[in-house]
Amino acid sequence: MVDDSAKGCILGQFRDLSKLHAREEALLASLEENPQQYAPDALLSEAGKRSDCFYTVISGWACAERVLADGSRQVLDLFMPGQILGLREISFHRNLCDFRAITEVTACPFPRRHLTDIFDQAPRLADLFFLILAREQSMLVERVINIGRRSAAQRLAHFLVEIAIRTKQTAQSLTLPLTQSIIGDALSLSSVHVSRTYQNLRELGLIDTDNGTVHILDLDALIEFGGFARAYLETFSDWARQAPP
Amino acid sequence: MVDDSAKGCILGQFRDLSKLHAREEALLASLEENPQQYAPDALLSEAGKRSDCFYTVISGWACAERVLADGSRQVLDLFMPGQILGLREISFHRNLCDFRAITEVTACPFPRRHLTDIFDQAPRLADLFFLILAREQSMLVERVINIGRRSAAQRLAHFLVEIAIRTKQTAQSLTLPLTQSIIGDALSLSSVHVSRTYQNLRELGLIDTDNGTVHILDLDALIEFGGFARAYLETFSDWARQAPP
DNA sequence: GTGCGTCTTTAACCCAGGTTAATGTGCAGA
DNA sequence: TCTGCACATTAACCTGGGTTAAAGACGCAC
Repeated sequence: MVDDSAKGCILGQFRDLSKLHAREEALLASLEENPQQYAPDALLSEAGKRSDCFYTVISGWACAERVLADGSRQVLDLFMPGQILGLREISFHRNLCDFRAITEVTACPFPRRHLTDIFDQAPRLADLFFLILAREQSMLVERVINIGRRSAAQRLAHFLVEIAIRTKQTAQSLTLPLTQSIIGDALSLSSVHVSRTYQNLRELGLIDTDNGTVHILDLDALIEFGGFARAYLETFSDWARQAPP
Repeated sequence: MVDDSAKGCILGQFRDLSKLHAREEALLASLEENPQQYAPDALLSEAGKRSDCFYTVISGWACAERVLADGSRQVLDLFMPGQILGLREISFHRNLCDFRAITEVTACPFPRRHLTDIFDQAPRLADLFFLILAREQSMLVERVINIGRRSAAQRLAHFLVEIAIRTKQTAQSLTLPLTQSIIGDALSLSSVHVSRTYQNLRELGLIDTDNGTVHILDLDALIEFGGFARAYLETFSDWARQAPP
């Protein structure tokens, strides 16, 4: 399904935020020294467990999820290569949700303490971690709005736009290694209704699908239809302290 | 409605996280030098506006909200005295949502740059800001789950527990300055259905209401019923660097 | 007091999306 | 090639919560 050659390291997103010193780059690279393999569906870390690690995703897709008492599941985030997984859990001793591999995943666990060291040795990276956490929070806000206020068709449209942008596959064809059941759990829809809704978007001429690949026929129309906040795309902050020359 | 004498400064939540030096306390206090008054319903800051400020809430309640193209509204967060409002917007040039006073509010705007100064002068406070942002993110996660996966009655129960805990009114009676319409916008329910749902919780013997005050008859049952994550209450992290002696 | 505006409650009706179940489709393994 | 399994699609039926509207209830201003 997904292009398994798609790999990433976290340097990418940090470089997007600010120019980095060699020393800063080395510190970040040190977070990715311990790659582990996870099979599809395997848990990286479990709700309730005393977890002391973050993970950087090298390849494959993972998600954060919560399974409720009645067995229903909410997918909370998707993680793709180059992202850091589990940052928000830092404010608790125990994990509040599961982290699960969706595809075959390579990820590097690193202990929380390691982050403290980085804050110590490169205070400017603390700014960038802060920005990353803030941006994740904004993504969650969009998710609340999507689930809370939009119709199934709008939700799916919004979701596809988000994925397209995050994977930078802004071209027409989107390869996503997600079953309709996972998409449903992410959008708070039943998998049956995801299928109906795909049908719906096809009829509207917004997308076309063939077997795991979604062709976005008109990105602008999809953005418009899904109510995707364009501001979200345009305006990243330059708040962090600048690197001294 | 709400006890107007309820005031707070942000020191409280920082002290909960870690012991502070006098110097650190002074830095934090410097964020609250410029109190402003906002009438109920007034905007502190508007979506799309180029905003360069955070706010600390001294008294009254405020919220973050997003109004969609069709006029529907999603309330994203509630802010109470002692909280910092607008932190997550730091990763964007422009605000992605409105910040609005619910009651009469006193709040202190301070410029983003001021936060950089603090990170510079007291790196350990950066840890604490990071923890606060992470905890806010966890609150949003609970919100996604609440809206996405729970029935109206469970949502309202969960909401009431959250408010009770956040305002530390864990005693039976909860005074909340929120109309059912605001509660509806926060829980993605219509105001009519909030009314029906209150009725429902009353019939279940979980709460009683009189005119703006909610009496929690059985907090444990309400926690259970609403699926409130107890882990959320119990386990705050000690991740931040410790103050040197 | 009276009148008015805002909030809440109740009732009647409706529909988006859930549920269940049957059918199709495609791929992996023998 | 055939078989089994996981996923997607389609259809029939049901329900939780939305919508609209009318009727209380409670201030507050005069």
